[in-house]
Amino acid sequence: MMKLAKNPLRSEAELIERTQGIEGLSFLQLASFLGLSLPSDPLKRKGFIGKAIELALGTTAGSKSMPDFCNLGIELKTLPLNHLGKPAESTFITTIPLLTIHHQAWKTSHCYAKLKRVLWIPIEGSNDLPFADRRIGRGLLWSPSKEDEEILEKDWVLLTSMIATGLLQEIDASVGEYLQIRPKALNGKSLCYGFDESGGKILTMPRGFYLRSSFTGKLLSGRQ
DNA sequence: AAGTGATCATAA
DNA sequence: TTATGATCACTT
Repeated sequence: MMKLAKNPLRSEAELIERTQGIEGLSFLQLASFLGLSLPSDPLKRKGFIGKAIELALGTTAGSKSMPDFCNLGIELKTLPLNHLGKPAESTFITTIPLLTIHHQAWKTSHCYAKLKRVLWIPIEGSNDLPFADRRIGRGLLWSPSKEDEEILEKDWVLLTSMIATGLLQEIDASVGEYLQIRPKALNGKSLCYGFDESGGKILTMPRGFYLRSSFTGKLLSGRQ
């Protein structure tokens, strides 16, 4: 039976234990345990289960730019799967401070901090299933392999150097093997500052790093 | 069906 | 506006 997580986690083992406590629950069951009601409007459900699972597992980062379980350095991500058991969506990692990203290095980047250790929670993501009936799968505590890390770093270095040198407008979602950059905004009218080719500031769309679903699919099928 | 661009909700 | 949580919707 699931318990509400109120105390900070002390170990990965404890996190796994809590994760097992929500495995197999439907979205409706999880919401009931938490005393929440499910949003009826599909457009208002985005992120709902992610937040609910955070509540259930007791994350500590809040809205800070840190992994969800701060003291353990673990990031929590839900991973919606389609009817074939493959990721239905890319995975958002972090927003990109376009004017200051060049001050970061891969190993000290926000992106790496969130990718070096991830608790993946697969969830049923097919729109054929009623939202309330979709279930939570078995969590996977994961770190990138050496090969994964090399490719992630290569992507990150390429993408951030394009941002820093004013090639923002050349970046679309097709750039990057595992990582990609896509808009991350309230809507098309949202703007923030970035650099142009001559180092001047331009108004542009806020962006974020995402993991391609081909990559998350690979990591998921690699579990034992 | 997959990939890319656009958008929804909420807190501080 | 920033961050958090993502999925929707259109194009290919």
